[in-house]
Amino acid sequence: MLNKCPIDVSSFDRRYPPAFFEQPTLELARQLLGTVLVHRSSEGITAGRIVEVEAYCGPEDKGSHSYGGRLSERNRAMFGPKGHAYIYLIYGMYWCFNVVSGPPGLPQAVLVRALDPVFGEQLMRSRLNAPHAPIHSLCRGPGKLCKAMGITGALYGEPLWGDTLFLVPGELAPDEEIGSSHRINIAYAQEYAHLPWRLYVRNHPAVSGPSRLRR
DNA sequence: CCAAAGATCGTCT
DNA sequence: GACGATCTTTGGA
Repeated sequence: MLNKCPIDVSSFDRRYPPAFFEQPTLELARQLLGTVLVHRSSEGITAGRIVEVEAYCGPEDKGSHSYGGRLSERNRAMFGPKGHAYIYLIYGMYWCFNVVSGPPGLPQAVLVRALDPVFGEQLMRSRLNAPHAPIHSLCRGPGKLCKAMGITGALYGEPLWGDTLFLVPGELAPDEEIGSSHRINIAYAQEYAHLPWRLYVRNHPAVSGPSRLRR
């Protein structure tokens, strides 16, 4: 994959500063499309370009873990500084990674749902135990991307401009269009369940979900 | 391609 | 004690 890598490893020392996260959550979600998430772990470096996200706009958002403004041990990172990692375990098995966002004092976040792998393909395959899967399937879905990237609760609350887990600036290509849909698996969120707060790169092979939700 | 079902455990009631 | 911001496997169209 090295010869197909769209960005050079030497660019991995660039990253968004804290000021980048000072924007409304839906705009931040939009801006995160095309940026590259990098994890430097003891096992090696993995990186992927963000192609699918969901905005969670608490405390009003009935789909958010911060709905109602209730602080808990799990969601406390959402109440903290923007640009840090909010990571949680879902269904007892899979970690999910979010970027903390929101106006001052409001617990909001952007869930990263899919990456286009750009570095560390073999390490991703090893972590997933998927030696022959299509490359675009390696980080397709919020749980899978965390497994492939080696992201766990050990990184809970980490700032995203450090040396371990960070974001490298990146843009969408001129021919890449943004699509939107309702968010996945939050039918319980009532009037918030249908809002178009899931954003993705249209027709990108690494985006998760059924085909009608990728066009 | 799509739908159904099972796995599995921290969190909150 | 119930339920997930999920994924894999299985089986059918």
